[in-house]
Amino acid sequence: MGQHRDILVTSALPYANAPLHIGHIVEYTQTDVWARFQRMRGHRCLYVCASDAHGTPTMLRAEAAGVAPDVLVAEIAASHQRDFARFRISVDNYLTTHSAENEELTTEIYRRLLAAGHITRRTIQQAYDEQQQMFLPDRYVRGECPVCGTADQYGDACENCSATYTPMELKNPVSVISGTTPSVKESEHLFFRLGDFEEELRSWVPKHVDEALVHKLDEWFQAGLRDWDISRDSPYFGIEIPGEPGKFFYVWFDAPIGYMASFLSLCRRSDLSFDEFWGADSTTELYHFIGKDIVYFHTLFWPSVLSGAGYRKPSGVFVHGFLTVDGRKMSKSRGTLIMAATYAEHLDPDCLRYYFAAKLGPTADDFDLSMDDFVARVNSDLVGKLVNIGSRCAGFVHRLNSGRLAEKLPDEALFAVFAEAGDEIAADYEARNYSRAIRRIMALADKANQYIDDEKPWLKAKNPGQEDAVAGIATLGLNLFRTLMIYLKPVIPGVAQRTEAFLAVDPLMWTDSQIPLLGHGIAGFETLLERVDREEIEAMIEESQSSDEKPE
RNA sequence: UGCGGGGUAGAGCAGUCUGGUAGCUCGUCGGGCUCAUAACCCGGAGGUCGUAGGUUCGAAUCCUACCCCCGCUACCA
Repeated sequence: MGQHRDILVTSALPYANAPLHIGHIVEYTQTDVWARFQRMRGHRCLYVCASDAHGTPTMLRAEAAGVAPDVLVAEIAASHQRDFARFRISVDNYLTTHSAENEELTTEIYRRLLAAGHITRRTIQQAYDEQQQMFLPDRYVRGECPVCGTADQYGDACENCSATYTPMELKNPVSVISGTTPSVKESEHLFFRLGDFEEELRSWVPKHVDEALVHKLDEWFQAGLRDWDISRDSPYFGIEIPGEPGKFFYVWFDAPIGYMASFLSLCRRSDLSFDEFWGADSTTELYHFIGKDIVYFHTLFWPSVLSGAGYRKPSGVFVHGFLTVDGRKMSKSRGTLIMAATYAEHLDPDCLRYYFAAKLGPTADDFDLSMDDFVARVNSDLVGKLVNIGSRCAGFVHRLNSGRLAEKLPDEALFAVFAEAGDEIAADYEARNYSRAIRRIMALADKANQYIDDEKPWLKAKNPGQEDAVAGIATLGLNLFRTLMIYLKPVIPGVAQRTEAFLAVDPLMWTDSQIPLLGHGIAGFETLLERVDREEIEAMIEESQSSDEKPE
């Protein structure tokens, strides 16, 4: 199984202006499966996350709601945490970027970058809303495309002709906030000199990012790495820049530092060492799970900031694709924008975890949640095949062997086939090829059901004197079931936990798959997982359509 | 516009790197079983592998062109 590893993983920080939807759950499932797998293998795998608090959107949303931004953030972060718990996302710590730890680290990192000469300043022109007395981010200015004339386009790019430009170039520009025509105002901004790290990045990227994305990042290298604007003018909800009154760090500067901050907060209430994981010479592993929309931040800016400030760089950045629902982008009007909490009220989170895992591969491909497929897949695989093995064997053990597993397996070779599959399945999990792992596991589940069918214990049970044979068959069946559950435990921890109670065993670890459970008393079989009810899906979709929650 | 990903039975997918007349699950049709949450087992039907060319004894797999879908493009987090 290899030597002991110390690993820290993160999921991208959900933005604190809205509750989580099931698209978020894709990423947390991917991260959590991997983290749980590593722990089952005996490694130390810590998992931290946080809510991303800062920026113009939260500021404006709080204003609209008539509350202070930090109050809004605290509320939404609490809802994020509830959803994490519901979906059994096993984070070791959950923070927000509006925290003392994050301010401390962000400030420290800035100071180090400044001292090392990686910060420069320059005056830029920016759209300004006179009525609101604030500078406007590109996305808060709309107008006609200067190239093709399409109306109502964002200030940075045209959806129609894909031209890119600045908000000042738009024809008839309007501030989204006040509806007035913005003026142009100058302001001095601070920039992070990304170009200082070009050489370092060129060698780091190919070794730490999926191959398909390396091509993508090549574009940026070829275009030349530009300085990155990391400051914003007041009013801005964020961390004030030391020595720069009225200026705040751009949200994307302090957001990834939230990973470190969350870990720091964990260190402060445990005996973990911050430097062991983040020091420049750290030998631990650090992986970020992210969506493909934020690749640049995590593969160019973030490693550069870490390096420039004297910290270690990530061991890997794992990128996943986006979720569509019934073949379409998630959208509120179609009822395909399903909030995590809404799902959890109607259906078992393990079912969605299983479905996502069954479709997740190591690449950043998009994938679809088809409701019909979801029902068929979960009911067939999990209930019809997997749980059924336990269900159909348990009775024999209780009726014919007083609830005790036999002392010996009637077919050790079959158990060995299941045990030996563990290495391949582990390799699949390690490589984040969950869909392949699950294909292998389900093929084994079919084999287990075939075995029971071939042996026909229900017929043998009718013949006096065959009690031991029947108990042996059921014992093997239950051991195969147990092995499968070990392999699936990272994906469906809730079902696994109920299985542990049924088998009356300690929490299952990966190596348990190699040794059969014999001569052991088990508990009565109780339903481990309910079938997915179509009516619940309908109810969930209906509720999603009438929900007031907005995704952005 | 550029870049990336995808187009394989009714549905969801694997196979493409390392060419050898197509595979898994669901659904469907027929049979079996009754231990099991209408679960399970056996068998059948169903595909010109996006289109058109090319290389090859042979292509889903390699090459070229094209069509369609999705995503990203630095201030939407």
